Amino acid sequence: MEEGSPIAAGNNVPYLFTPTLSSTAPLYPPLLMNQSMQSPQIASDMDWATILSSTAVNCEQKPTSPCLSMASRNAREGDNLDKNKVKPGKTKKCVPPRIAFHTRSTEDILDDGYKWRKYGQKAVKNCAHPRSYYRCTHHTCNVKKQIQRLSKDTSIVVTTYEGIHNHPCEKLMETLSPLLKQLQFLSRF
DNA sequence: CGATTTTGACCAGCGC
DNA sequence: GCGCTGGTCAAAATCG
Repeated sequence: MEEGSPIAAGNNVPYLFTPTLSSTAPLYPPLLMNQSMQSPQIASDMDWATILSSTAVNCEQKPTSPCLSMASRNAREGDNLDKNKVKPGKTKKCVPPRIAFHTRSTEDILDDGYKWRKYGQKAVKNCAHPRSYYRCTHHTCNVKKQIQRLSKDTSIVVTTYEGIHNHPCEKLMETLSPLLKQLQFLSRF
């Protein structure tokens, strides 16, 4: 992997830059950038729809998918396959859709409204900062994210999301529900 | 005491 | 085939 590139992001993975933020600032509004762009551009609603819909389409949860061929994954899916019985090599490597956010922040963990549980941390080659692996704590949700600081600019945190949440964001709902109630009340007049 | 984090071990993919 | 690397597991430690 090229040093300084979004972590584990494939060539077609859009990655989103956020302007300088305080440690507690949300990730929005993001700037969208891909390999074909010279500079980041503000992500429009259309961009978001495209990104999220393509993610949703490619992220269909199929327990029997080749993506989940690893023994450990089979075990997690409730499949009691013996680890030694899994035949390696023949399954095509699956690159799940990912979105990477570049955020300038002093904090590694940015509050995106969802609840995450850390399941691993790894030292990455050519990078002074380790990469942390998180999983959404919602029992039916299989979304993962990786957090790592850029080696070139340690003030930038790269957050890579894999998959899409199949449940509402708790914090977002908390914020929106009074507004929705107010709208419902006003719409009566 | 349950939830979460830490951390060493294990495994698969990839390049040589 | 072998070694390197990234991703995940799972037991132990820590936290609230």
